[in-house]
Amino acid sequence: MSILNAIQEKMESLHLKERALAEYLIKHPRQAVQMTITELAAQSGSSTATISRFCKTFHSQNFPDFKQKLATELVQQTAAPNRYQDIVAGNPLNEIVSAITANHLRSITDTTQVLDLNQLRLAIEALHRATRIDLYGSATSGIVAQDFFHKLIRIGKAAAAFSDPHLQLTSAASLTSEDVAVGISYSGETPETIHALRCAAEQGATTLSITRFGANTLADHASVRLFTSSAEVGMRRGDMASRMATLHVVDILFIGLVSEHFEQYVPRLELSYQTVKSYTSGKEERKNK
Amino acid sequence: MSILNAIQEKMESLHLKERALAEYLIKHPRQAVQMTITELAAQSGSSTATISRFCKTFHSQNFPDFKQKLATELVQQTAAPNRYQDIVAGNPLNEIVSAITANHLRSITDTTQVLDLNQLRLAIEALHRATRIDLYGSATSGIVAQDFFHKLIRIGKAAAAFSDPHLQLTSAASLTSEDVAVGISYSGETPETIHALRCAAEQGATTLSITRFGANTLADHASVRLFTSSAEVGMRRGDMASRMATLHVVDILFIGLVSEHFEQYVPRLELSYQTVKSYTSGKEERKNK
DNA sequence: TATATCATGAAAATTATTTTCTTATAATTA
DNA sequence: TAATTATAAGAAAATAATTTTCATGATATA
Repeated sequence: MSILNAIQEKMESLHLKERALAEYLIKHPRQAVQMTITELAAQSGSSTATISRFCKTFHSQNFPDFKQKLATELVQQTAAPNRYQDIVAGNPLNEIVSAITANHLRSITDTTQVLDLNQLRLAIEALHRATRIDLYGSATSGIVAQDFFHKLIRIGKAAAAFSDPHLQLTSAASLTSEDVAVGISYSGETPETIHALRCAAEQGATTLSITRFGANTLADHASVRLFTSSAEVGMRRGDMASRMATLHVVDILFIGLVSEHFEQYVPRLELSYQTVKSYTSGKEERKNK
Repeated sequence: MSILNAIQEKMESLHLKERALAEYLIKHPRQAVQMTITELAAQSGSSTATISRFCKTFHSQNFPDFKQKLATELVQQTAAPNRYQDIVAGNPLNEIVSAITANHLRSITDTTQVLDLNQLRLAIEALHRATRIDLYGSATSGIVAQDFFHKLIRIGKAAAAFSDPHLQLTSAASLTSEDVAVGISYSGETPETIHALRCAAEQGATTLSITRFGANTLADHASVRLFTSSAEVGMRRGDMASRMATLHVVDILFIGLVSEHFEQYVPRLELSYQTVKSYTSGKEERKNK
């Protein structure tokens, strides 16, 4: 457990000056790690002796050691905080920025942890062998489907992304056992996507689901299942973190596919890149402002 | 730049004992940050005086300060590796996964660092006041524009996203000084997006660019400029990290907007969420598999 | 009320760090 | 080559930081 948490927990049992010190540490940890013991004594209203003793009760050799442990903790915290944060009113902008950053980082690392390499391998192999690839998703998941679609056509795959429920079904109905259908839905409960994937399965297509971790209907209907982290609680006001997580999975799928069949796909990727570049090369003159 | 890198670079110009110290630091940084200056002097074969002087040439106040900076750096390094990794052939799947994860984490943290809060504030205010919001972007940036569009309509903004060059211009031509045009392009050199944004500017609309960091044409034409980290080198085979970075900026813009005008936007957000839920509630029976 | 316990800070002791001063070595010039 | 200068680098002094000891006073307990 972290030092700051440990301090917070012990707060009740602390004596007068120790508590003053503890409160200062919790309020201004970043300043504290920059101070000498004398400065901290003055700022927190305690004494150097108290501080020195205090440090030893928190598993530190001495004050400098304590400072270093605390500093390390603070860095790690900014790098990967341990809770998703909800949007609240009128926070200062810099706090909003770090909250969103934290959420995104978290959702990516969590998703990586939840990833099943065997399912991933199956998914990659299925995509590689597929004659046609259908991608189904609504709203935000539709965006992800679009993104995947953009990627797949760059390597010459016959892919298509559908957000329209009727088109989804229309396309699904025409799939064969040679084909793959990918259903994307964070909740795993989007009816249209479920219908489409089920229809694809009935035609014999290989079905792949990308949903949040945990039991859900879409995953139930898929033969290969990929999951994202599911910790986005109370974050529905934008479902950004879930989209990041889903894109993360899509990226891994795509790069896995390209990497496993490097000779085949990379030249196409390069070609698509060069072609777009050459056709849109009417490069603007940059004016000096 | 990091301390260890700086030391590595200066290595050539260092004197005998300084070099011995530098080499020790590079070889055993983790041990070094745990030592006192006397211990380090003994271990590295230099003296306390040399170390003290050495620290000051590397932008540290004193030895403890140096130690703390170095320690922080080491933690950050393990938390977020410092280079973007390219896709290569036939890597084991788990390595691909961690490489992509590292790239995404990196691009998000880097983008956060590069973010200018003042420009952000201006952007948010402009979006808030806008009667109409136009979003322009091609290919991957078009996806991001779509995503932003989805977000904005949830809070009742008259927004529209355009990937089609003709439509972009058509819409841009009808903007007024009450409106905002957002040009999204990682390179900042997509001709169609530049044209559209310039056209919008000519109509008196407020123009906002979201591009990679550094001089680029699109940013030149914008009155408010937001940047993403630009370190994606040799990563064109998918431009995933850049898309993550751009989405990150869009998310921050959106949440910033909602948060600054909480009472106005949050009810709409809730309403859109509830409405979608109620209309698509024909929830499937989950079959037990 | 008397006694014991213990938090606390002042000050002493210890330890850590910086600075000064000196020396020896290397570089430069005559 | 010798003389001169510059400077790297450590010893030791000076300073700063930290810990420990010890005295005090407050609080709890008998």
